[in-house]
Amino acid sequence: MDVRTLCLGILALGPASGYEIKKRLEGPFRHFYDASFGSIYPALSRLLHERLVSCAHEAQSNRPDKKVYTLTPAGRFELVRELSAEPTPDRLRSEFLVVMMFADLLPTRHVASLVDARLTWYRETLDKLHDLQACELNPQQRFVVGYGIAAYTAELQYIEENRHLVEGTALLAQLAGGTERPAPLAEPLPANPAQG
Amino acid sequence: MDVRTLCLGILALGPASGYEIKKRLEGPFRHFYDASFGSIYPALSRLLHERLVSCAHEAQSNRPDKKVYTLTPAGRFELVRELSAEPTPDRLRSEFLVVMMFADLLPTRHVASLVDARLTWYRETLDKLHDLQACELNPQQRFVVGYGIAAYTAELQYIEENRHLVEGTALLAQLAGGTERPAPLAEPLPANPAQG
DNA sequence: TTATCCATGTAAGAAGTTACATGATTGA
DNA sequence: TCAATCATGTAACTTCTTACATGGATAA
Repeated sequence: MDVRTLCLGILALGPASGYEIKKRLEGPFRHFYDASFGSIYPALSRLLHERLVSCAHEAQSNRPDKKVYTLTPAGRFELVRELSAEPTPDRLRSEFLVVMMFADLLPTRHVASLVDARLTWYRETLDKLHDLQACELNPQQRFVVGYGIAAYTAELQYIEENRHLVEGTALLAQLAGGTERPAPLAEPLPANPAQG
Repeated sequence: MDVRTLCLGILALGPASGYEIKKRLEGPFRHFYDASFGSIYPALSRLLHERLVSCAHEAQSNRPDKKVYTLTPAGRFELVRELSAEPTPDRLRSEFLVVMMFADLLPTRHVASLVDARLTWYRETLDKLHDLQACELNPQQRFVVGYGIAAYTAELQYIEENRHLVEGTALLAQLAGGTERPAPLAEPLPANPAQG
């Protein structure tokens, strides 16, 4: 499965231009697939050449023609064929988690600010997903949006409850006598000196 | 961040050969990063050339020499430098979720078998992560393993509770008068005929 | 006056995968 | 006898991103 298939899928929900496809990918899809213009436009050209989509030109003043693509019957057939293949395993690439893995090499306050930024990102993304959920969605769309909400909510809560593991307070708490109070975040702990 | 940085990180945990680096990526890293031999070996060559790692040859009978790489002080410095950069946003690519998004185009029994396979995968992966948790891990490793467990547990539960949204039983339940009994999975519903 | 939205497209390059090449050992 | 494990490496290929090219309208 590639961007080409993804375009077929988006077009199965209704005609759209390349620009609009990109925008729609930022809706319910955003948390599990993305694509840039540089991959969408060539994919649409190819689909047109394969006659899997048709194209209507809408003239616009002072702008390039808007090209509205529509799925053809052959395109719908091809989409079903692609969707019938065994899905490959999910692939997640998270630089955040890599950095957390080696958080002991970084100043605690830097790690804390990365964690804060991550939590903010989760809250903003969850807001957007909740907004989406309020729209009229078909059951499949509700499924994938709900999936995103479930996953992000769990991740947010986990990080809130376990950030001490990467912020060096676990060791400090042990040394101090093992209280379970969360350490105040603003406390200017000395950074781990780079030991290399 | 790329495979090169990832190799530096793995080597920060102790010397290893290219083969062993690949194996270690299948441990606590597996749920948020992966790399093939075809990217690891060239990365190590480059790191050696840059003097960020050193290499000891262990002769082996009837096998290519095992090349054990060790992080140099310059390598550790470079790792810290890379980790200090702003992490790019997570990138998830899930063909499973794309297929679920268009589940109405596929036979219900096919969707059900994909969902079952997914649930099995979650249970197996969670077992492995729980095994990892039982090992001696540093706090950062406990953080990322726990993160994986939290995320996958939530996703597993969500799918168990909401699979009806993609298995076509929502509509059937409405037509039948809104019972909440799960419909029998084996029921041979006709696929949506391609309406093109 | 600066940035963002709209709107399409190309070209160069990065980054990684897959397949291939080699080959003994071990377990099913 | 067949597959997997151990062990390294190259080359061709795929796929996608980034930067560029164009340019008016609109909002801060």
